Amino acid sequence: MNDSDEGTGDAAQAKAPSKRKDARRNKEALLDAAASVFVTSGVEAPVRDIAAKAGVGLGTIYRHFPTRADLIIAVYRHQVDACAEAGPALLATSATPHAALGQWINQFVDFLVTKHGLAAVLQSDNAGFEALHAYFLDRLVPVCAHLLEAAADAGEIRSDLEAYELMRGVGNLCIGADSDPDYDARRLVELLIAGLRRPN
Amino acid sequence: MNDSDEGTGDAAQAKAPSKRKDARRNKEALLDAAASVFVTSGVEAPVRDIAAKAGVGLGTIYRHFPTRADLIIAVYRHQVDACAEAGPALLATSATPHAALGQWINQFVDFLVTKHGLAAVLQSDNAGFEALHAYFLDRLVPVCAHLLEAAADAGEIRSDLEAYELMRGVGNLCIGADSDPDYDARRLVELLIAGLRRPN
DNA sequence: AAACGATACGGAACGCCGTTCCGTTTGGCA
DNA sequence: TGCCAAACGGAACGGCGTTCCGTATCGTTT
Repeated sequence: MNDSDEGTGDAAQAKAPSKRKDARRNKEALLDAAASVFVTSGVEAPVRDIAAKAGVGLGTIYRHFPTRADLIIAVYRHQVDACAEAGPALLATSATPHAALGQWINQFVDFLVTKHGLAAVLQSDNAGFEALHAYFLDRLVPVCAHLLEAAADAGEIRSDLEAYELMRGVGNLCIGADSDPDYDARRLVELLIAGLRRPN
Repeated sequence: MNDSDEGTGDAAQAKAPSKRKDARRNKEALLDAAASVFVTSGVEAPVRDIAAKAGVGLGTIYRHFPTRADLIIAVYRHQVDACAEAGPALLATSATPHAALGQWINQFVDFLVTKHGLAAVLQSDNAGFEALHAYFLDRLVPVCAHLLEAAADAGEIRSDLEAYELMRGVGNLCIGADSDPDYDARRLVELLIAGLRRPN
């Protein structure tokens, strides 16, 4: 899981690993530093903090990750991919498609809620985060659509909601769930999923 | 509805209207300018834009509205108050408490969704917006609690959700609803309210 | 081993933003 | 009319993201 796994060629087309050792080392250091800073200061921590923690200049950070979103994507790519891959698996092992959907959404919520400020940045319309938004959507919306369709086919839920809207809604509900002990995003998401049930 | 109605003494304690004509005029101009800029550029428009539109210096804007949140509150106070007052009225005229709750929430969502960026700023944990958050909560949570309780007493909904959480959830769902034609916050909020129904 | 280009580095500098501060102006009253 | 509290405007500050470019380093080639 090291090497920031360049070369899957899946979402952002793979760049060949740099020829130079220092470049590779710095990229690693930046990923580690970013992950650590994101945990303590949140995803919106100043770029300078990350550069400092990595022992690297500002130019370096921008050369490796042209936009802040690229850095965030790189840090969380594995977890997003894992979440995407969990979808079909859950469908296979759960009692009903609706149950699978619920568990999958729960997993996603757990992920978002534990990443300080990620949900907020994900929906932020500040220019520069479209790439982040797009990456999450590209990976997760198809999975969600699949689960949704399965549940709809089974007659468990209404079929008039797009996967995109559901994902956005869930993401929105997770905003601020950290940093406010009185707000339980999980419960609200459960309510939302419950509201999806076909009014038998 | 002019004069920024200072003196209700309700939420932010009333300051006596300034003795000086220019001060009153500038405050008016700022409120008008802010309202207009908020419509075109959103609630996060640069302070300088508002000052310029009002034909006023930066110092002036900060003297009248010590924090950005104060300005936003002043601009939207009437509408928030109107929303708060609509709660009991709806309860009196609706068929059931749950219907009243639904209509009231709809009204709130309509308000939020039509104010470019308001929902986002409302949940933003950037220091300086707590006052805004607090104002909305102070005015609306009690109303929401009242409606919720009525519906719970009537046995229409589960009773294990705090009004605060519901308001936050609804506010969150409204984030980004402007600026994305593929995301319909209203529908998701309806789903949420539907999920509230007692699983008869 | 030495020299050389490509590659990457670091951080000063720029522009934008919110906010503060203070010298200047003005309104209202004596 | 003269005075001064009140209010004004905008320069200045600090923090941020991002760009730019002179400098240092790596890996190769001779």
